Amino acid sequence: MGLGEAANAGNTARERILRAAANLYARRGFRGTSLREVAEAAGATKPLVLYHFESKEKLFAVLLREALERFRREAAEILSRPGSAEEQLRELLRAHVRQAREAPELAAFAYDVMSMPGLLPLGFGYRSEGREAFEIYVRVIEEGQRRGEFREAGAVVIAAAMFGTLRLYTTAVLAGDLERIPEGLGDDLFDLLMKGMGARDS
Amino acid sequence: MGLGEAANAGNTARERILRAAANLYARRGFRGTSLREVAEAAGATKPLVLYHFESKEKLFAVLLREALERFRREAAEILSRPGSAEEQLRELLRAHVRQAREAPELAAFAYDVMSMPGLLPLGFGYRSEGREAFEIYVRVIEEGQRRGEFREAGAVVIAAAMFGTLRLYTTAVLAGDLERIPEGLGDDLFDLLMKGMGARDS
DNA sequence: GTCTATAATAAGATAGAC
DNA sequence: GTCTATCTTATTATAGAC
Repeated sequence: MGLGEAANAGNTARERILRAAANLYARRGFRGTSLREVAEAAGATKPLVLYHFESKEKLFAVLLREALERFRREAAEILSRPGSAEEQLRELLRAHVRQAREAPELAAFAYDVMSMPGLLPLGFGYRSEGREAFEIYVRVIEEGQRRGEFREAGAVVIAAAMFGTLRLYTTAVLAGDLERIPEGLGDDLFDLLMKGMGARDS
Repeated sequence: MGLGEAANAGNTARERILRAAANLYARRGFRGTSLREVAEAAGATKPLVLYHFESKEKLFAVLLREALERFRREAAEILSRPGSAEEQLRELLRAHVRQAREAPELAAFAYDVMSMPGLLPLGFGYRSEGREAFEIYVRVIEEGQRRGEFREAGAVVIAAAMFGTLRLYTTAVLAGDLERIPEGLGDDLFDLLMKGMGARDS
């Protein structure tokens, strides 16, 4: 199950459907995407989509699980390595920016789940999962403050700035709006939030 | 036309429909909201909705115009007053945080238009309008840098952090997730971005 | 302005042949 | 696994009475 079979991924109908669905769900939302559109984009038929995934919601659930796990696996890996909170936070931003660039559909998925549950089908447990993902950032920041690496500013506001910027970035990638966004967004954002935009000290 | 009749607003069927539609569109997206849902939420019937607004898209367009104008009018008013870029930027954030708190449906609307056009109906000119709204922030920042009030950091990244945080905030307000978000988000965010989160100077 | 009734189309999903 | 044909329900929208 899932997207992660790696071997012979990409040419089976099941894989084509998953990729097409991720693209459409990320761009137009779950409610805004029909099975017909998914099937057409995948070069398949509606009944074939339903044969592989049973229902529109279950297809969504498979993608949702994959997207959230991608986000969290990357975070868990970084946080498992020893290092300062500053290093970890910088790596988190780098990694999530890279994910947004490499697989914008899945990244957009994850951010939507975390912040716009109303756009998604009801009846999952994703609401709390989304919050957990946000809390990853909050916790690293709070840990850094405890260690004295960061000054005492609202950790939730800092996390929101990072998270919100990442989310905005995924939508920009999906929309093709990349001209003005710098390559090293992760580092730039981190440096901005560390040093501030103020001239010298006002 | 529009939402802004002020006098006797709020009790006519037209007003009830507009308010119900803004709420639903903001929460579930344009594609994810049916006319039946709008009618029910407004205590009206489908044909009555269509009598007042001709089509689902035109109802959306009325709300869209109102939401974007709210955002821009507030910005234009602040930018018309003389003052440092620092003061103006702080006021912009304050004002848009207040809008998000007072009328989250319309604020969410505006941010969605600016950043997630794929969720909305095709065939408007809103794409460029959304970018213009984002550019308001970019320009104030660049002006501040020219004046030496801000140091030379990527203005787009700074604007994205502000904009992304505001957007995240509107979704939090809509979702009822307000416990952890500080009252003075605008000021907190501005101070964070001015001074940075770093301890002293690392 | 507001309703009931209804049309035309598209949705998610199933049956059953191959 | 994949298809055609079909069912049920929901969608946007219109006609016409009041």
